[in-house]
Amino acid sequence: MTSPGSESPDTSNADIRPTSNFLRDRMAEDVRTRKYGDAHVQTRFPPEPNGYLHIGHAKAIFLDFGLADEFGGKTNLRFDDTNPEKEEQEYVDSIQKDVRWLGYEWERLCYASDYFGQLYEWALQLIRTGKAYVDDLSADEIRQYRGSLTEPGKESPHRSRSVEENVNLFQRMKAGEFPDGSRVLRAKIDMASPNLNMRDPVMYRILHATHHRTGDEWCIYPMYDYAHGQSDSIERVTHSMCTLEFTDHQPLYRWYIEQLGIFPSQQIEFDRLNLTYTLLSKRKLLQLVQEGRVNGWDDPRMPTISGIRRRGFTPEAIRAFSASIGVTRTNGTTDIELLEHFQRDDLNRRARRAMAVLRPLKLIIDNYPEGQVEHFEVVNNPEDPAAGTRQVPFSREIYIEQDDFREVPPPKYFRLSPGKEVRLRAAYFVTAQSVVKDAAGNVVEVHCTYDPATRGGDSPDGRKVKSTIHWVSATHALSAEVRLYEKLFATANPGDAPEGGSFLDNLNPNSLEVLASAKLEPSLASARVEDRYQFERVGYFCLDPDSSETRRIFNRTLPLKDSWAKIEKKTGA
RNA sequence: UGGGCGAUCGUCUAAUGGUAGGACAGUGCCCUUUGGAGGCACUUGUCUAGGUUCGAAUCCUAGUCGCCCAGCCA
Repeated sequence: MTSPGSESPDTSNADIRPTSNFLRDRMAEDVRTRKYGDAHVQTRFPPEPNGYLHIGHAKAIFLDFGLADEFGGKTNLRFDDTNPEKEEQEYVDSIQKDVRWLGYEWERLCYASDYFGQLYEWALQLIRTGKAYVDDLSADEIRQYRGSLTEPGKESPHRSRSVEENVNLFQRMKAGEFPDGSRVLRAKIDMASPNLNMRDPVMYRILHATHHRTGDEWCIYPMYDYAHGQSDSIERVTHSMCTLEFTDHQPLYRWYIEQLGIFPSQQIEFDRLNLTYTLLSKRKLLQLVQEGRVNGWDDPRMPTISGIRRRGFTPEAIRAFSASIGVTRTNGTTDIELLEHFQRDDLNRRARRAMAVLRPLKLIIDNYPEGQVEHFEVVNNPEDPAAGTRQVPFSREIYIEQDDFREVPPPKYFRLSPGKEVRLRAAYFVTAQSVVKDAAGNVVEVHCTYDPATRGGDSPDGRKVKSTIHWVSATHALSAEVRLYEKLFATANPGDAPEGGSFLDNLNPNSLEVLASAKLEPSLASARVEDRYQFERVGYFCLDPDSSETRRIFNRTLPLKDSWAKIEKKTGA
C-alpha cells in the first residue's frame, strides 16, 4: 500500500514537443545563421502585475520558457510595471507563484521599473538628437491632432521647441513641477504615418502616483512602447514573443532601438489563446472578482492559474495542452474540451481511485449479518499497479448513488432496479427486493439480498451482471461537502454580449452546485490539499483549501465522461 | 473608407512545389469488476476565380471574408 493521497509519478510529459511551428523555425534559423553571434537565446515572460495570470498566459509561458530551453537559452521573468495606478504587489507575488507552479524557473527576476533611470537618460538622449519633444497639448487635443484611420494627423504647435527648452521642460516634469496630464514627452516621428503608433507616440506621462516598487521616486512614467523594447534590449533578449495585437507596434519597437543604437532585440508575434465558454480578458476577470460574481481570483470556476489549480488541474496537463494547441498567426478559438481532455488523460493515469457517494441512498442488505464488517482489498489505480491497494470496509447498510437506482428502469438502464442484480464494486452481487418511500412517494431506502458466493465481486457460476456500482459503508462513512462546478459561462463566446446587455448576462446561473452530505470511504480522511482523486464512476476531485478538521470539502475538477448521460439525453429517459 | 495581419475537416493544427495527416468533438462496434479507461471503424477540409507548372494547400494575379489599430493602458 502506498501512502494515501500520493499520486502516481508523472509520465505524461515525455512527448509534449509539438511537430513544428514558425517560432521554433525562426529560432533555429537565427541560431544557424548566428544572427546574434555567440549570444545565447534569451527570452522573457513580461506580465503586467495588474491581475492574476490565466490559462492564456500559460501558453505564453510555455512558449517563452519552453522554446528558450530547447535552444539552450534563458528566460527572465520581467514585470512590466510602468503604470503604478493599476499595479500591486499582490499581483507580483501571485504571478511568481503561478509561474513556478506551472513548472518554470526564471533565470533573472526583473522589473521594467529597474530601468527607469536608464530609460530617463535615453529619453534625454533622444531629446538632444532632436527625436523627442515635450508637448503641452491636453490628452483630448493630442487625440484630435492624431487624425483618424483614414486621415493623417497634424503636428503639434510644440513640436519644434528647441533642444534646450525640451531638456529643461522634461527635467522639470521629472522634478514634479507640473500637474498630472499637463505635459507629455513625445517621440518626433511622422504625424502622417498610416501606422497610428508612429504619429509621435507619447513616451512619458506625468503621474503623481505611488509605485509599488519605486514609491514616490518618480512622477513621470514611461509608456509601454518606450519601455518594453529597451527593457528587452537591456536584458539582451534575442526573441521577444508577444501576441498578435502588437504587430502594429513593431515598427516603433525597432525605431527606439535603432535611434538609441542599442542591442537589437526582435519582436515576434503569435496568436493569443482563446477558449470556448471562457473569458480571458484581465479587465473582465477583474470585474467578476470586484463585483463578487465569483469568490475571488482563485474561484475554481475562474480560468486563472490559481483558479484552475484550486479546481484540481495539474501543471502537467496544462503543459501538454499548451504543446498540443500549437502556435500560429491565425486567430482561432480552441474548444475547451481539448483542455479537459488533457486534464482527464493526466488524472486518469495518476489519480488514485476512491469510492464516494455524492447523493446518498440507503441500501440495506437484508440477508447480511447484522453487525458484521468485512474489509475488501481494492486497487488504487487500475492504470498504475504501482499505486497499490487499500482496504475498504463493508457492512449491512451502505450508501449508493441515488442515480444508481430506478424503481422503473428506462430502456438500457443497467443499474439497480427491483429484481435486478448488480455488482457492488469489489464486494458482492446484490439483487434489489423492495423499497421504502416517504410520505411524498420518494424512495428513501432500498432493500436487497446479496449472494455470499460472489465475495470480491466474482461469480463462481460465471453469471454476468450488466453493471457495477460504487458504495460506501454507512457506519464507516465520512461526511463531506462536495462542490460541483460547471462552466462559468453558458455561451460558447461569452465576450459576445446580447443586445443591450453585457457579458455578465452570459454567466451560467448553475455554475456551482453544493452537495452538503456526500459520503466518503474512510481512506479519504487522509486527503491533503492538492491531492487528486478519481471518485469511481463520478469524476476527478480534490480537497479544497477551505477544508478543516471538522469540515471536509471536495471540489470536482471534472466529471468522468458519461456515456449513460448521452443515452439518457438521446432517448429522453 | 488608411495601414497591418490572416484564411486547411465542426474545432485546433501538420504537410516548407511531390500520397492532404494528427488531435479533440461526433457516430457505430468490441472490450470492461468504473456505462471510466482502452481497442477498431466511419464521417467531414485546402475561401473564390483565374494563371504558372509534369505536378499547387504551398508560387503569381484579382477578389471575398475575418481579426487588430485612432489610451497620457499593456
